[in-house]
Amino acid sequence: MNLRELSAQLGLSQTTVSRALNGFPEVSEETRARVRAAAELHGYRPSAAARRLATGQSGTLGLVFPGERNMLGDLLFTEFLRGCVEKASELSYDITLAMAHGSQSEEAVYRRAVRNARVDAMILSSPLSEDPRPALLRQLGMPFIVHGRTSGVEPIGFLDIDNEGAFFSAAKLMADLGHRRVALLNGERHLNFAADRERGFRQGLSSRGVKAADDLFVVGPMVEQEGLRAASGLLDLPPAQRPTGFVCSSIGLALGVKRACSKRGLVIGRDVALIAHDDRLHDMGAENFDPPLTATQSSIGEAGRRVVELCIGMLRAPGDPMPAEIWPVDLVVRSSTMPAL
Amino acid sequence: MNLRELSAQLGLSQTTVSRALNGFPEVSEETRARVRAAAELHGYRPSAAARRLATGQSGTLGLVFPGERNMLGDLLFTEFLRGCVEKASELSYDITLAMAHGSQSEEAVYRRAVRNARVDAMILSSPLSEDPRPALLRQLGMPFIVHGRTSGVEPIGFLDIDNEGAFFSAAKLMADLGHRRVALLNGERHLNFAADRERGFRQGLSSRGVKAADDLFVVGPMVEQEGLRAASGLLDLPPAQRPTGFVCSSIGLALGVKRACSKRGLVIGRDVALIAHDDRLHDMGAENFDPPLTATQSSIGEAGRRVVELCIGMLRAPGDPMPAEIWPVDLVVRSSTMPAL
DNA sequence: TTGTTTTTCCAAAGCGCTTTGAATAACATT
DNA sequence: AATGTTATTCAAAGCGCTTTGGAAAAACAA
Repeated sequence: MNLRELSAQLGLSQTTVSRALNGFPEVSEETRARVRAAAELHGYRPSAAARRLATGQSGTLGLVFPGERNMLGDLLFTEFLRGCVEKASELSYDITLAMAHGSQSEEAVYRRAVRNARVDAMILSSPLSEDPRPALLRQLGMPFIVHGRTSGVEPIGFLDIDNEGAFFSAAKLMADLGHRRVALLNGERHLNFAADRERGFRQGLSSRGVKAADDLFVVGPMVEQEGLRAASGLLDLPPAQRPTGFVCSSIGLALGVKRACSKRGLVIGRDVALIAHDDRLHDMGAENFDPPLTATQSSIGEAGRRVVELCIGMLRAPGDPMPAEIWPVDLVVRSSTMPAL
Repeated sequence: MNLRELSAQLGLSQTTVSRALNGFPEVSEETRARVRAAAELHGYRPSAAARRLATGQSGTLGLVFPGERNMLGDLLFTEFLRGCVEKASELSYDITLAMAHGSQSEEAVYRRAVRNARVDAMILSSPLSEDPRPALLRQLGMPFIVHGRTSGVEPIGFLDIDNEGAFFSAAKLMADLGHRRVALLNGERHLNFAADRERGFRQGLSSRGVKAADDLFVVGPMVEQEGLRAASGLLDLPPAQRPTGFVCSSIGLALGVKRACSKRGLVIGRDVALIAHDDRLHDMGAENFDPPLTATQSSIGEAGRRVVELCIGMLRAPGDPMPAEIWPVDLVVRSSTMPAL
């Protein structure tokens, strides 16, 4: 059943039926009700393709698969994606995925997506500190929202968590508990969030007069394996240089730290203090850690949901200033932290 | 630049230009070349929306987020999805995702996708043994391909790996090596692949005259945690009942088994034999295990790529019989298996 | 030369919706 | 009664592509 048939059934014009269904004001409530009932009765659904053609809007948001593949990255992306899809579905939008393949550069992927006009806007995830994509999309005239932040002169719509503030708090807590040698296990520095976290961490320590030792900063893949490796190295330092506290950029890293401690007969929350950032991944919650983990936490799935809202909001009100949301991050104190000594 | 403008430029009709670009035979190679050059020059890209409306095809494949969320499931899904997106992109198709949300049942999701005619076909992943979705999609007239198998009377297009054969081989190898008590750590039985694997495993043992002991079958989430738990229980059995070999449905489970062994001073490949199924997830390869793991292996990403091919093939040749592919699974022997005693 | 087939191209009719510009009906104001 | 307002409804023009049914031109055969 299409619009023409439905209007014929009702003895109304397509215009009126279309307007009735789309909530325009210039149609009487009586006819609107009649139209709605008939549409419901006949199971009428407007054709997405026709609407697209008529409006120029596709009702679709695009997302690009991150180039680097690793376990944590995939997990984070999936959770973020899940949030996006969930919210998009609520708002009757579709999410389509793209990815660079073979010889095709990532740039080509964006170009293709834009040219074919298959999406109304794009969502950029896990941006680098110096990310070329925003400039490219801007130039191509494709609206977008960034999840995370990146350096760019122009106003860019984004949603990010307060990574700097979170790690400031974590470092400060460590310092307040008397820890003087605190290690930071973090992601690679070219990832913008990792840089933010390091900055916050350093400031958190120095705000309490503790100075950060360069050998206590380790960057790498944010997985258990790496946490184990890094922590093992640090715990084998001579006592005077050995850290008494660890701050980790992921629960995975924290797991590694715990194993390194276990091997040496050290107990988290008694001999070693531990704080990790918790992205609220399913079945990797800080509260299920043993012992329950003091953590900075922020749901990446929730962020996905919100990014979609921002994206659609931007499309509906093109004139509005770009959204720029920075979510505060809770520091939840559990049993993995204790005073030094 | 749209078709009308382009044809005007060329002094040709829209018909001819359209046909030239889409490779129809009734246009001379000379004009075709001329048209192609002009299209290239002006950066002409046909509007996806218009084509959709005209052809009734959306150039889009749908995929539904699995309902259950767990780490391994997400990892597998992501890798599968990556394969799908990659191949779809090569073939100029889009992948859009849907998911059940809030009060909306999964059924409603499919109904919505179908009614809105936003996708040409759907891909079903991780089917249950008794899965209602194929019947639903069939009834709604939506073409689909299943990744995995499910019981259904009608012919259903699917791609699956030979789970039964793989675990048959694994069990047989164990038996041939002299193991008489071999445990199977598997996924929940309502998952079709888990049932297939159990069947193959049992037959593999009995083909060598070894009879399976019920207490050596453990089902649950296929993650490290669970592997550790299950293996710990089994290794603490009295010597006569204790398994000397383990077959695991995932590398994650194998990791857990290894940790359970380590705690008891047992060494994989010396005291305990271990075989696992390897889905070729990025950075979870059996060859990187310590020790390198004897494994049945099959790339789930590759399966994603192939499923998309099958799907599109089905759309292009609607009359053809449904594809039904079962991939053989390699059993690669490495150092985690040794003769019993 | 004429008839027939093949090749090459085109005009026009959709696909199903939104939206513009007007027409009509109903009501209120002088 | 004439005029202005407001509330409803409609006819028709796209949106940019594919595809049908010819027609013109070219190639071939009789």
